[in-house]
Amino acid sequence: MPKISEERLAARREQVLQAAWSCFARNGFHATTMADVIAESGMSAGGVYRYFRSKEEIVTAIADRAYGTLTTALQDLLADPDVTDVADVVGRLLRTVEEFADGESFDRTRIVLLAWAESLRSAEIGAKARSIQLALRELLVQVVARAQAAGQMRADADPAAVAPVIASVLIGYVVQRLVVGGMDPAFYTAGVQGLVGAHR
Amino acid sequence: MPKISEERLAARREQVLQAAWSCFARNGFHATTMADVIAESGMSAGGVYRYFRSKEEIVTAIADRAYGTLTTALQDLLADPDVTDVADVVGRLLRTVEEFADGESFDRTRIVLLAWAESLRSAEIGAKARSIQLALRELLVQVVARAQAAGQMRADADPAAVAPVIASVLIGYVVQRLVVGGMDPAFYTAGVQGLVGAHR
Amino acid sequence: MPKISEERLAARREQVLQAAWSCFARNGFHATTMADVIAESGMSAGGVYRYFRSKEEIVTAIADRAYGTLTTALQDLLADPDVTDVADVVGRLLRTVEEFADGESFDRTRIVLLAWAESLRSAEIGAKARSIQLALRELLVQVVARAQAAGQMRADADPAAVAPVIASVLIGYVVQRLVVGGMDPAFYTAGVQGLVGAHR
Amino acid sequence: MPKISEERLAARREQVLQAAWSCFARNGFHATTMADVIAESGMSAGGVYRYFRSKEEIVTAIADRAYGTLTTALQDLLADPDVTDVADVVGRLLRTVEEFADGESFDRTRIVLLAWAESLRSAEIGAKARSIQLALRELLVQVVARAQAAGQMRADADPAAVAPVIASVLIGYVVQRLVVGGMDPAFYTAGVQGLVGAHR
DNA sequence: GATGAATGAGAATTCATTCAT
DNA sequence: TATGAATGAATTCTCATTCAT
Repeated sequence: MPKISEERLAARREQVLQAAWSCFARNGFHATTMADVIAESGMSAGGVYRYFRSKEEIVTAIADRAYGTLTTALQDLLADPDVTDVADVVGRLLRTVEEFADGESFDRTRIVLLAWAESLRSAEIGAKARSIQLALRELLVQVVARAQAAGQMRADADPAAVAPVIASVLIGYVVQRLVVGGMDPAFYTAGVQGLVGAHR
Repeated sequence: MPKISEERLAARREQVLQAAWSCFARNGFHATTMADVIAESGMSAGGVYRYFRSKEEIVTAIADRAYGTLTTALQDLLADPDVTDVADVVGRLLRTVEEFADGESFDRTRIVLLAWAESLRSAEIGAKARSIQLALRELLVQVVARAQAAGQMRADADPAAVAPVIASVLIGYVVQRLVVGGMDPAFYTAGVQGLVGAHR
Repeated sequence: MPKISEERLAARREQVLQAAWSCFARNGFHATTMADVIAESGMSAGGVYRYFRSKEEIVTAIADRAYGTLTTALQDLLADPDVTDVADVVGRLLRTVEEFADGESFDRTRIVLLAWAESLRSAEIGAKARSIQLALRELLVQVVARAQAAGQMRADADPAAVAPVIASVLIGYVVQRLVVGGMDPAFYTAGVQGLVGAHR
Repeated sequence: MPKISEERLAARREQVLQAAWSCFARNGFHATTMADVIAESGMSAGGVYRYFRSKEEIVTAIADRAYGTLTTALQDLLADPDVTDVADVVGRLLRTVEEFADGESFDRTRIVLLAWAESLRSAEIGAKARSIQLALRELLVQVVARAQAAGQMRADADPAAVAPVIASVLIGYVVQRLVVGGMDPAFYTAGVQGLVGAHR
């Protein structure tokens, strides 16, 4: 019985989160009302509140998930030890971002940007965002080290300094993609290639 | 008499915007109530609404200003024709960002991140954000061309492709600065230097 | 279950309308605040707004009802084919008006006058008022035709022209009753009799 | 100096009333704001409040004027001792009403209807409306008596009973004209003729 | 006398959350 | 457990009126 209950719990939470995810991507966290989420979820108000204590909790869960899903995808990618070229890494990361954006009927990267902004207000969301970013940096440090080992990047560069810059290349892509629009992964990757240059 | 009136108008609008700016940086656009702005401004409700038609108008004005102030600073910097080294350019831009963040009692870059998120909801804010970003890209295209002319960057790189990447280096710095914290401009600049590498 | 829900809906709307009806009769549409209606209804603000989208919707519903109730009563009366004497018709109509005025704790004819005035501002209320008046005229045309057939009215009179005049006799009664006061249906009917005169 | 001051006073009051009159005819008493009246008058807020203590006072003055102007016109008409035919009287009265409606850029009869509705709320407006109506009745009593003397109306009719009915014929015309529209004075007068019948 | 900026109580409406059924 | 009607504090905005200049 506790097992079934637990599955049920997870399924119901999922149902709410799917609805919230979709609403938030459309209207942002604040312009989305609980009534929107409730209607989209197909559940009752009481039902939703059985699984989440408050709207804040849902927002936090969604923000977590947004970071989490993207980060997991990036981690899978970066875990491949053959990846040594920085521009190639960025190119692959961007494709992952694009898949992430197109994977649902709504653009999930919108949630990521909303969550960054929400970090400024919510300590909990901020903490999560911070730890995810730090984990991403860790991975990028390894990529840089590998690139250096493969002779594709200056040996005198500090991987710990380079990693946040590569993170920025990704973050900036997400922001410009949403704010400016018209970002082409291949063209952007070419820009990265051009900037990074051929070492030696 | 129209002169006085115009000055008064500007002064009052400024009074409201200062208050709003401060409230928004603290709590974000949505968690800030008009009552907060009114109290902070030292004016009455009616007074505030004499100078701004709605909260939305205040939000838009603040977002404009956030973009505008930062962009003006960046433009001044990039207008210097002696600047040819990309890492140097980024270093200078970061210092400008830091000054921008410290220039008031609150961190103005917070408003920039809020405004990016708000772009997803407000067509007006989105349009402004877009045009500012495009203007920034234009300037960076020129910087890249200059760097190429000075032999400091690969001649075969397309400046139009490189510019958004450099923009990302800035955007990502702002985001990581706010979300992760602990960003050191010098260390970050070193990372840029390491990534860009020595051409040839 | 839909049955209960529908009844509940109707009952709640009724509760709000009763309250509004009473407030409006006392203070008019504009001087009545939603807080007044809410307090009178015994419901909460949110409750009232669950059943009516806006104050305007309540005003419109009340205006409709005012017209509707009176018109239904008049139609019932005029549907009696034995009625052929015009003064008699007017006398009966006035008694209906008086009953309508006394049927509740407040005078429902006040709402009718308010609604006429409101017709000048609200297209929706105006349309309803117009259609009700036209329906009343239709009925009066038939009454006039019957009176002519019974030889109690000049055969050369155009019923379509006479009907609005009879409508005026009613409308004017309502207005004078509210504005001047002291209207006695029997005395007024005698006046109608005197004016109409004996044909031949 | 007191004379000039007095003239100035009257002129300024007139300026405000003209503006208010026009605004009220357009939007009704309640939907018209003092800002509207102030703007339309070309005066300043302080200026308007120098000549009128409150909005209520302006509304009352306008209501008075609406009644007064129409009543004066009617009185002039009814003072003519040659007028003895009731349908003729009504026909002339309607022409006066139409002139009254067309005499300005806005329809002054709208104000009359608004004022009747307002009578329900304002004791002052109500008192004025009542006294005007009573004065009108007085005149109509005389008309009826004259008609009887001329053998054009049944001698056994009580003029005091007939007068309010004739008043209604006018009131109803005004209401139907505004609420239903499409009223033709000649056609309506024909209806009166038909109803009144040929006394012999 | 005149101005018009300022006031602030009050208006309509919303919405996260609860709880009786 | 589930429902969804009910709550009521909070929100944005208005507007008649005043008063310092």
